Amino acid sequence: MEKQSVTIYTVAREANVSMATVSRVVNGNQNVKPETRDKVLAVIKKLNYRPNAVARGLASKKTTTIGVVIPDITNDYFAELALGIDDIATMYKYNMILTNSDADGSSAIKVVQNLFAKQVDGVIFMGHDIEDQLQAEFSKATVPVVVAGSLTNDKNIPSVRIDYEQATKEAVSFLLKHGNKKVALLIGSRETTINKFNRIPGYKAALKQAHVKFNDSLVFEADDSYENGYKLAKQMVKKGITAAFVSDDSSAAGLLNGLTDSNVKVPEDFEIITGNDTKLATITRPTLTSITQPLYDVGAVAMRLLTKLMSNDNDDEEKQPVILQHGFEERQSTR
Amino acid sequence: MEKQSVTIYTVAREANVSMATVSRVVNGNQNVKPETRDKVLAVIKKLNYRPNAVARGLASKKTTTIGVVIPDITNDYFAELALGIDDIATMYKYNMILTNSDADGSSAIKVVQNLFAKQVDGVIFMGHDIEDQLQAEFSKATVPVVVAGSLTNDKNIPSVRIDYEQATKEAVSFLLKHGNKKVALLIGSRETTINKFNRIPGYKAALKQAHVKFNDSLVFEADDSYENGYKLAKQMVKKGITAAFVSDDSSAAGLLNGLTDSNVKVPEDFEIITGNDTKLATITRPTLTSITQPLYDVGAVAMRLLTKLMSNDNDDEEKQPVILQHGFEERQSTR
DNA sequence: ATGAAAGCGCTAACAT
DNA sequence: ATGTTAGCGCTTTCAT
Repeated sequence: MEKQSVTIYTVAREANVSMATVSRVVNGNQNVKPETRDKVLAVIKKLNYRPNAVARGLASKKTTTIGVVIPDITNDYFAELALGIDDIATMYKYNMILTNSDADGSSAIKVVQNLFAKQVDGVIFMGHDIEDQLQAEFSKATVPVVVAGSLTNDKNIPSVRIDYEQATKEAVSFLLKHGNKKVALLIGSRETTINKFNRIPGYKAALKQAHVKFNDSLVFEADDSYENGYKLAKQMVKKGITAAFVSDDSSAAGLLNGLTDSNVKVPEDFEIITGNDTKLATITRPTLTSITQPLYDVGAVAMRLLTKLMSNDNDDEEKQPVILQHGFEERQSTR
Repeated sequence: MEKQSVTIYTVAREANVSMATVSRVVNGNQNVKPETRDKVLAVIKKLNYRPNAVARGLASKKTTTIGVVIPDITNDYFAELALGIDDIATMYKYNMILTNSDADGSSAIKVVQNLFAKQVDGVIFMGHDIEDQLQAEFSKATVPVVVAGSLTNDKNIPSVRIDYEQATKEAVSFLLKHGNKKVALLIGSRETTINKFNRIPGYKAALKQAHVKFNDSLVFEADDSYENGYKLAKQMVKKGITAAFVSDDSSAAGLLNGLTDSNVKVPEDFEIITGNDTKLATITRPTLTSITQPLYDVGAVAMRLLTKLMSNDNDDEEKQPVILQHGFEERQSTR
């Protein structure tokens, strides 16, 4: 019950100084005589005093806590971004409140509002589905928000990511050059910004360059998951498709295994390129040819950007999207 | 700068009531005349008032935030536990501060102390390496701590898990029955409670039952990771080992691929059983025979237990470990 | 270099 | 049913 009974006041009395001095010592303020500092430090140690971060947050209006929204913590793509975020956050002494936006009955908006209510100093949002209402919430937020590993069409919401359009184009062009006539595109919802304005245009650009007509039925929408990829294998084969660019690695792994289990040989009869380059891409057999991207860095850079925004308050320069370089690695799922 | 300028006081004034009444409305206290409630609610909506959780936390000494320690967010085992934790936490209106204990320079103890400083209402600890000093920290904590997916040898620290000793024994016995003379055990550090007091004894029990002499050089220690498993493949083959029980799925997947890449056929020439039954076990080819366990439930039950402990204060009944049922699923990595 | 005192925004007795 | 008031534990002017 007597949670945290030793307060700054206890220390002050015990050390014969005012709370202000104790506060200064705790916060590393230089205006304290060395002897006083040592005396206070000794008492702090003796009493095992630990500052109450909640009280500190209320008084200073800074919680040294950020909010991180993640659609699915068990998806390697987001987990690897989160690792980068957390490492840098730790480095800057921030904690992160992590919330699954896919969780039971909690819309992303509620989740974000709750984060703001907890007075987080900033938010990193992961996920592709950023509806207008959510963007509005971000815009009127009093703390900075950074989107990691995706993007919105609101120019005022900074993001850290790769060039998804160009990456998609490269992958699809590669598949086309191998003589595949029917190249599928497997993505999440077509209505998300990343798919509507980046991946689908990239896909179309590749087709155009190869003088292949766009066929809408070759675009597959499915939530990112192994199971969904697996299920689509038969459908694709039935349609005469011989290659696919899959944005999510779990889906790509599912597709691969679905094909293999249907006795379709990869890469001989079907080529796959995946988009995220998580560990999964090298665990499957055959391994997955992939667009490569520095996932950890995307998270880490997003967090770095957030720290800047949290201190600068209003530097519009910082709102530019940060585009990291992507690459391409041929593995066993392409010829 | 004017972060959260509308406070409970603003609402009170605007609605011509006292802050206490507003507080009652916000907290769903029944002692408010319906008309008053409506009036206040209207003002809240109009002003878009959102209670400041930090102030609330300071005044009430409850933050509705729990701390969750995870060794590696990109390891499916922990990620799936975390998913269960988060779902139940959300259900009970708790947020979770997630901290990677493997992160740069942050020992588990510091991480936990920081969590307490943030006044979390409880902690769920994941990870196998729980040294004495950390256990001491848990014991003197003023808020409850639950270990999920592992255990300590301190009877006063509740845990939610499966019977690792029995599970290991079953797996190893299975391998022995298939005529394997040299069965390896691949685990993390032998000094962790889970390995020292559960898995190794389970391994030994199986050997004893089959009248096979324990050979210490068949026990391999390596941090859970795909790479470590992969590297060990050659060593194991060189030693004439023909089967292994691997506690972690990433390591098992690595071992499997390492063997395959060395032209050792699984399961014909080498059998593998893995211990965690994450999604990885069905993604590899061949798929991995596995001890099955309800990972999501382990997390979910741990969180449920924590909520009980957080409200009951001191019910010693609740400190009993919760042992969930495990199973065994034969897949393609055993004959 | 140090202290006094006023909050931060809320909850929780205690009155009425 | 509603209001008054005293904190919660700290930071931060403002004095000295």
